[in-house]
Amino acid sequence: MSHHYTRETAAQGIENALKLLEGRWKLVILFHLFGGHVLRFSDLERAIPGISQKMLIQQLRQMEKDGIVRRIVHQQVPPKVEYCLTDWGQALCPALDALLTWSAQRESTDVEREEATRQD
Amino acid sequence: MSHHYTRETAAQGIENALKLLEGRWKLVILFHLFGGHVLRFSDLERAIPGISQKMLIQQLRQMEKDGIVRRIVHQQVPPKVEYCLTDWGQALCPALDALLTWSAQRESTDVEREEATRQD
DNA sequence: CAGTATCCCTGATGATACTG
DNA sequence: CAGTATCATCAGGGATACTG
Repeated sequence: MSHHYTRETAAQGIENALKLLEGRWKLVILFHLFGGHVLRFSDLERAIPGISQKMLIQQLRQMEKDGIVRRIVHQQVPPKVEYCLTDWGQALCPALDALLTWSAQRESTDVEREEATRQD
Repeated sequence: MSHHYTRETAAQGIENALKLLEGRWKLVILFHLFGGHVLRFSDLERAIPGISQKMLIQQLRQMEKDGIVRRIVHQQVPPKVEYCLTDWGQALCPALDALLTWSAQRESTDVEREEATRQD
């Protein structure tokens, strides 16, 4: 990329990106949809213990509005609505992976000598 | 290391990582410290318009506790305290870059077209 | 200079009940 | 089945004043 970010715009760009992921349940939902899964509202409800219908629909709607999740309404009775990721939503994988990698690096740096003594 | 993450542990791992970055001012502070910069409390205060002393110290302390920021106290009067990133804090760069890249990809995917065609 | 100490307020979340 | 509608709670953050 030929983009050049100043300190300010980079910080803002990432803030905006993070804002899309903030929310008590978004990541959990995301991980249930990764890999091309198409799930009904009730599937997600059952798959995510502790979530309320209000929060489930709220987080889904936000991510839909943000272009991360796609909502598919089947015109029938009783209602059938499915959710899956957009291409862009699916494209989150590398970024989340980088975060996980960073998280895992904690052990190999000298940040925390006293805690988390794991096996080699 | 041969990590294999289940859907649940991966979601949780990333949630934990994100939690370390959440906070109204953390990213801004981070970006002022990236590149090995060592800044005094008052430097940061001046560099970040709109931040209060309370929030500045709060966010710094949290990141220090989390092993992202290092606090260096010089024993002298008047006080002199400097802040910089730990190695692990500096290692955030690739992850944040990945997020920025994802953010920029929004245009090249067909998210916008999908937004237009919400109904079935 | 580098912080503490208070008070206040809003937005995100949770609990619960209702509906086309 | 797939949502709405209300009400209650609580932590994050802002404003302001004080201090070793």
